[in-house]
Amino acid sequence: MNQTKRKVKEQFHLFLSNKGLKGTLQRSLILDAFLDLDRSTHIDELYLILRGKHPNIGHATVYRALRLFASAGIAREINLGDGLTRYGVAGGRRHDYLVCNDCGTVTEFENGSIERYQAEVARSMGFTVQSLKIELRGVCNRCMAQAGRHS
Amino acid sequence: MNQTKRKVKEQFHLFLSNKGLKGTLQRSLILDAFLDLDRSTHIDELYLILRGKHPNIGHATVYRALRLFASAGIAREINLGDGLTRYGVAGGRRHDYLVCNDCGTVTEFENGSIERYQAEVARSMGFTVQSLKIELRGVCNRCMAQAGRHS
DNA sequence: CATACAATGACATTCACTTTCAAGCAGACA
DNA sequence: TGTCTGCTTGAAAGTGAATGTCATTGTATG
Repeated sequence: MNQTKRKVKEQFHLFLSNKGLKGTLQRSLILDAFLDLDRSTHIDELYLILRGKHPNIGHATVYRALRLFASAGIAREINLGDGLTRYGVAGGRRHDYLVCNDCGTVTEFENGSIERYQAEVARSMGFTVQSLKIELRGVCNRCMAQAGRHS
Repeated sequence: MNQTKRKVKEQFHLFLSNKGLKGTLQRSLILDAFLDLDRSTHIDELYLILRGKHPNIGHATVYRALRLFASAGIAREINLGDGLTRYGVAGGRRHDYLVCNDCGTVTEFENGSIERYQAEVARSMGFTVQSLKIELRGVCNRCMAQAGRHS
């Protein structure tokens, strides 16, 4: 277990005791799987990974755990409008997404200058900005390379 | 019936005959309601308006019609990740949204310079951009004014 | 320990949306 | 105009993601 992971787990335990909630085997397993994956994912992916090792883990528990991680500031909800709620590890405040239309991978990045400019445009329309999301869809370099190989 | 509306309806009839599809009373009613509304909306809003005049119109028919309008290039799907699919009239290629967290209104605008810059950033990450969506959430000036009045 | 009460998991439910299917209707062609 | 093909419709049933229910289990704390 690396340093970052240990720190996150500490943070989570602190959150639990502050709220009078309890640490359980399931939550620990789900948090491990989530952190080990180290990329944004949707719940069924985690669920399948976990079922491989622990067949008795429940669907609803994974949903509940991820929502809990989000409210603890460990995970960030990502909603790309495809009907699935994804979660990413909440380091920093990235809200710019590159979504590959081929493989579905979601890459996150942050670009402060665009956001500042965009927010200013909104203000000029009399709009008070609270949050911002930029979503770029296309083809990632990996899929592009594969497509090249086929032709 | 104004000029723009007539033009859109012509475009739709052309689309239908090209595809071997049929013009029906329902499709005409739904298209009228959609164009008359003149702002992005979700299906239930249209459905309720239509039910007022024509009680026999079906839920599924409205869904089907809007999908049809989208594939005819008349409507544009807007997916803001709140679980509702909205539709806007497809004039131009706007894909920047101001969503009011208070009243839920969706205002669309376009900002070419941001998009060009953003696409360039993506390319530098080896990503080929196909489409772009910018979503700003906050409070619109109307709601802001009302909030001011209360305090 | 013992006890209170949070958490779990199987199941049912919700919510937006889609599909099914029998009946109806549009449009082409004679 | 009549007929006939097959697209459309509407009610109801079905999907699929996510959440609620509830009896049972497990955990932290006294």
